[in-house]
Parts: sequence; structure tokens; C-alpha cells
Amino acid sequence: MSREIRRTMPLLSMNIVMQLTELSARQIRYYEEHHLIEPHRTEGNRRMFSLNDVDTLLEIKDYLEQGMNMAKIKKLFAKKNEPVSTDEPNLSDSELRRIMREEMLQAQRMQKSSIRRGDLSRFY
Amino acid sequence: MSREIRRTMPLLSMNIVMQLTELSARQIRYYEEHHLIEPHRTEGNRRMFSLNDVDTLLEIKDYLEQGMNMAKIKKLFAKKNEPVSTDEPNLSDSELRRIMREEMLQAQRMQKSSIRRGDLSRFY
DNA sequence: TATTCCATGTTAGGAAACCTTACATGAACT
DNA sequence: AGTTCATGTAAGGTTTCCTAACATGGAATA
Repeated sequence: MSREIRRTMPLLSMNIVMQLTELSARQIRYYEEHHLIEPHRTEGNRRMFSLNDVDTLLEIKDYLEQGMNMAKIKKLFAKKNEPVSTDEPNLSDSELRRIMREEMLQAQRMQKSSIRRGDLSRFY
Repeated sequence: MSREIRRTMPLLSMNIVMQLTELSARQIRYYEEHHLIEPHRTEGNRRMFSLNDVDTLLEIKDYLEQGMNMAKIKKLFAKKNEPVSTDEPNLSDSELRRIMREEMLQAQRMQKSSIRRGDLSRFY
């Protein structure tokens, strides 16, 4: 399974994205308001983020820390996402999850070790 | 970030693990009771699973479908985590591939995907 | 300087998701 | 028939997340 697919699957809840990005929920929702990310929603309306969303958030964070404002960031992202456009077939969600499972099955994992809360942002 | 760390990070909530594994919450908790997985907990006592946990759950599921009971599965996992043995072939590879094939034929998940058309075209 | 704007904090009220515990059930053994 | 096993289900409680609204402090601007 390709890396890209893995990275676009909506796997992560708000809680964990806050930890991975060290952003507040308010900030994350604000950036969504500005259409910089568009997280998936569960049936119950909970946001579910992909790893790509996390990447984007980290990028936004970085730009803001550099003094860029939302308007500029928006333009920057607009340019980034512009060029490619074709009409391709869509894959169903179930297919995506199937692919995900496949990938996981192939992994040869041997041992677990637990990671303490708070370690995540350091490693990401 | 190393692969090991990626796979042991507790990123996933119950909800998404149920979807990835097609197991019920009851089942997942039951396997935890039997110490086959030990998901992390948030401060509020919510389970957070790693990709390795998902992997383990899929393995359990397969064994159960093959008619194995928990006692045997436990022993199997115990052996697996023992120091490496030189002779015996790894049967889980072919088994895993079998599950994969089975699951490919399956479908119908509940959640709609946030993955936009275009993201997958490069890979299919 | 005063005003407005921007990015974020905070609070409130409600809903969804998850928790544990306990009891129910049907299939497979004994 | 009784027991065990794996799972379902229900109840009652807690945590996490939601939206909406208002608050705020610093920057930009009039």
C-alpha cells in the first residue's frame, strides 16, 4: 500500500492531533474555517484527521511562527494545490480501509514498547 | 522517525480500530482482558491503540476464525515473543496473506471518506 | 492616540464516544 | 443437563468533542 494512501486516511482524533502538532483545538478549528484543512467527519460529527492534515497543520504553524498571516498562508497553499486536475475514479472508504489492513498485515512486528504520553511531538 | 516508533505510537481511538479490524468494542476489550494487547490510556482513561495493536488484533481475529480458542492464541503469542528459534517456518505470513485476500472481497464500511478524488490516481 | 483587525482564549450547553460492570446468550464441550 | 467460552447488550457515568458566542491582547492603520 502506498505511502500516499496511508497519509490521506482519516485516522486521528482531535486529541492526538493536538499532541502531534502542539496546537490548540481552537487553532485547528480556526485553520479549518479558513479551508486550509478539511478533516473528515464521523457520523457523530467528530473530526477525523489524516497524517497529511497533521503535516499541513505543522506547516501552517511554522508559517505563522515566521510572521506570515492567514491571508498569505492561504495564497501559498492555493498555489501549491493548483496545477493537477483530472477526473479519476473514486475509491470507496471500505476499499481504503481494506488497503490499510493489508498494509498492516504485511508488517513484521516483533515486540512492543510503550511510548509515554508527551513523547509524540518530539518524534514527529 | 523510526518505523518502530511509528508503529508503537498510540494514535488510534477505539472507533477507528473497530473499523480497521472489523471487530466490536466488546471483542477488543475482551482481548485486552486476556493481555493480548495493552493499549495506552489517555488521562481520561480512553484507550489509544498503536498500529502494532491493530496488527495484533487482526492476527487474533484470524486465529479465532480458524477455530483456535483464546488459550491457544495466548500460548501462540507467548511463543512468538520468545527468543528467536532457528528452525520453524513462520506460518503467519501465508495466513496473513489469506486474510488479506478474504478481506479484499469484503466491503461496506460506514464512514464516508474525506479523501478527495485525485489523491489516489497516481497509484492505481 | 484611538480604532479596527486578527489569531487565539475561554465559557456554556449539548451531543457523541467511551468507560466499567453486570447480566444474557448460544454454541461447544464434558 | 451443566459448564465454559466468546460475544452481545444494557445501564449509568465520565470524557471528549461540538458549535456558538463573547473576550482579549498585539499589530496594523486611521
